[in-house]
Amino acid sequence: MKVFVQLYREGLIYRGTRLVNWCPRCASTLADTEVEHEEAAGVIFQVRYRGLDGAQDIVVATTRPETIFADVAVAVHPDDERYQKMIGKLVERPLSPHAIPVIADAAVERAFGTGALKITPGHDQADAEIGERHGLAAISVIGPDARMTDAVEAEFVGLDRLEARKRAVETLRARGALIREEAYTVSVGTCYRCDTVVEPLLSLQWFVKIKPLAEPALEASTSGKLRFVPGRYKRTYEDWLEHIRDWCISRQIWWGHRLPVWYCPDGHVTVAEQTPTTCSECESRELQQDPDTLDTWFSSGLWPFSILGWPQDTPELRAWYPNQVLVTAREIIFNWVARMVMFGIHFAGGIPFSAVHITPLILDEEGRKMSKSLGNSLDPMELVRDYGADATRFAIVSQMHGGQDVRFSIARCDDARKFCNKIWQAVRLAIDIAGVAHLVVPDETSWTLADRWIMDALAQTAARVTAALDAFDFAEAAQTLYAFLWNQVCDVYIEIAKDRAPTRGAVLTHVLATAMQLLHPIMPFVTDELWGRLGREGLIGESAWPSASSGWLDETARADMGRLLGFIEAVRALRALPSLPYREMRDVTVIGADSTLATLLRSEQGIVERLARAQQVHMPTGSDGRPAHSVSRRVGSVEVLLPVDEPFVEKERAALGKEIERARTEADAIERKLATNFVDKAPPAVVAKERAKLDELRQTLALSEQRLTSLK
RNA sequence: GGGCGGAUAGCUCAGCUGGUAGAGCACCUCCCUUACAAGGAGGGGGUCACAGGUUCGAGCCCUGUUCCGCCCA
Repeated sequence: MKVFVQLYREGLIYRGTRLVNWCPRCASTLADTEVEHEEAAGVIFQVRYRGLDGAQDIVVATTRPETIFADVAVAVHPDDERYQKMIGKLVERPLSPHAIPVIADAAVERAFGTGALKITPGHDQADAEIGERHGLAAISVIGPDARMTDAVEAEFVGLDRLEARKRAVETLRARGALIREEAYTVSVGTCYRCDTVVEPLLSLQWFVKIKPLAEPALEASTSGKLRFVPGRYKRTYEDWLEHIRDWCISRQIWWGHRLPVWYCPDGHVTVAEQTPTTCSECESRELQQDPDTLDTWFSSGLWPFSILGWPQDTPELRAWYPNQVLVTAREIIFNWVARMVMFGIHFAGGIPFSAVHITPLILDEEGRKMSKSLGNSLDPMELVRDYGADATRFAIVSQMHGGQDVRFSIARCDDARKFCNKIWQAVRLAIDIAGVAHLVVPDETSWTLADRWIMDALAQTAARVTAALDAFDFAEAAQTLYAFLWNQVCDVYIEIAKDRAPTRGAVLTHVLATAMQLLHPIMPFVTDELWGRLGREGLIGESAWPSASSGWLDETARADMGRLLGFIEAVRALRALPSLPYREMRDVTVIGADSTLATLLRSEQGIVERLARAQQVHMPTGSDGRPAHSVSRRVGSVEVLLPVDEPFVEKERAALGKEIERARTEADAIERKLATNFVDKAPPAVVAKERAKLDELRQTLALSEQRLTSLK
């Protein structure tokens, strides 16, 4: 009420007769944003308007012949050669016959229909604008009930608009004015509430003079004070504010705030916060309040500060206004976001938030928008029942990349549920390994390579997840955590930690507890439960966000562990050839190991045994140490061999042949490339890289070929 | 009609300022291994919608075309 009164006193709210969107069923006005446009099959009619005083006839195209009664002119494009001579002449309106002028206006689309447009300011927004430019009066022939008023020929009075259209066509045909009719797809505006076709109606309503409010709201965005995520919505917002029209705020519906406006019998207007007893102009005591209510978006626009106690200067208002991020849907940018910004600047002294995050749409499995009419909406409660709230959240969040729409998938919910189980089991084992809960990470000096490696990975993960969340890339955050927990913590570190070395329990619980903190925004429930089970006090949501401290970054550990894992992968692949059972330990041979790898393989024997299932690693110095029958794999310049029974050597030959072929194709491609002017034009670093690649390929080829012949 | 987004493995999607394509699921082979078979190991699979252009080099940049979707009039 205070806002209404203030805006009225500032001259930003006024009452006027304008063309508004009218829903005949609701018997109420609608804001431009409340009208939904849809395509519908219609007919376009070509109608002849007879020339008067010797002027030519003119043919116009229209989809709404029942509005011909309200035509006040025919408009053509000023540069249209076909109609040059007609401009300024008079033609006869074929229904409720009357002389109307032919005018020239640049808004007329020359290529549309016949290039001549009938101007009906009383029933069409675009026409109203043209009419205003030419000083033409508006005539209204369709009433609030969507029936023809008595301003038309007698036989039409009282007819419904659709009935009137049929009769108008018949009449035009009888009068020889109907030239042609053809099928046409029309765009009709419908009421967002009841789907009734909206009728533009001339009526006396209350409006907000929007320009003075829109300009600062526009500036907030162009200056960068208000940021949109994804950034493309910045233009959507700005375009709308640039072309905004005055906002009709009175509604003829019974719910909502009534306008704080009273009228006296003489028609004077009193606007006041408190119910007045006398007219502000004539002191009359016979006041009647305006029966209309305010558009709900009017109050919604006040939400960011009205909920904090505004207009009082409350502690809440000081603490929480302005806020940081508004999360909302894209179709609400105009209805709500823009209005919150406008009112925020005008009344609360600044923009209500600095970033607007536009959420993606959740589409159904076929990629269709969920809608009531299609009946393809999902019931979140059902999903939560079947998969759990955390899994449902994770399934959706892990697809939220850069504001791209998300296609919902049951399969993903299932995966997410498995992920929940995975971390649950991991924590179970961690507690078992740790024995009693360890809250403190042990002294770094006692850490083994594996400990340093997982702490390094944790530090990297924390940094990546934090950065992803800051950038609103929720899928990146989710997938980073998924990969870290599954591939690094579970597949590698936990396997190693089964050795129950002294540091393991504390390191593992710390790693998991920190991962739970990082995961908490996406999966609030499991993480909180596991946080407690890991011996952490209080609510996880109240714990401090893990700082992406680089203190635990350890590039040496990363590199060393990387080499070990490369070796392990090679051994596992070799074991897969003869399908060795997991249990069975084997000896392997490594040829060409540099001192770093050699040292690692010796010092980290536990890891090698556990993950590669390799008991002994032979590292012969000469080439004599090759086992007779074996399969091999190359990791960089290192060759890993596993002795096998004769039959598997055949598989090895096939694999080698394939590898040689692949290496040859690639080497050839690089050679061809190096023969072109690539070497002159490309940056030297890129050329050097290609040369190095070629060298390595040649080396591989030589060794592989040598090996293949040795197997024959 | 205007604006915007999308088209990459069987499916759902990543791919930063150009340097020969990745993940999850699905699929194939093997493994009951004392956290988890809701699991583990290994593997196959792509003319990056189409047509031009720029460039030594294009999934990425430019132009056009086709299809799908959203917003606005």
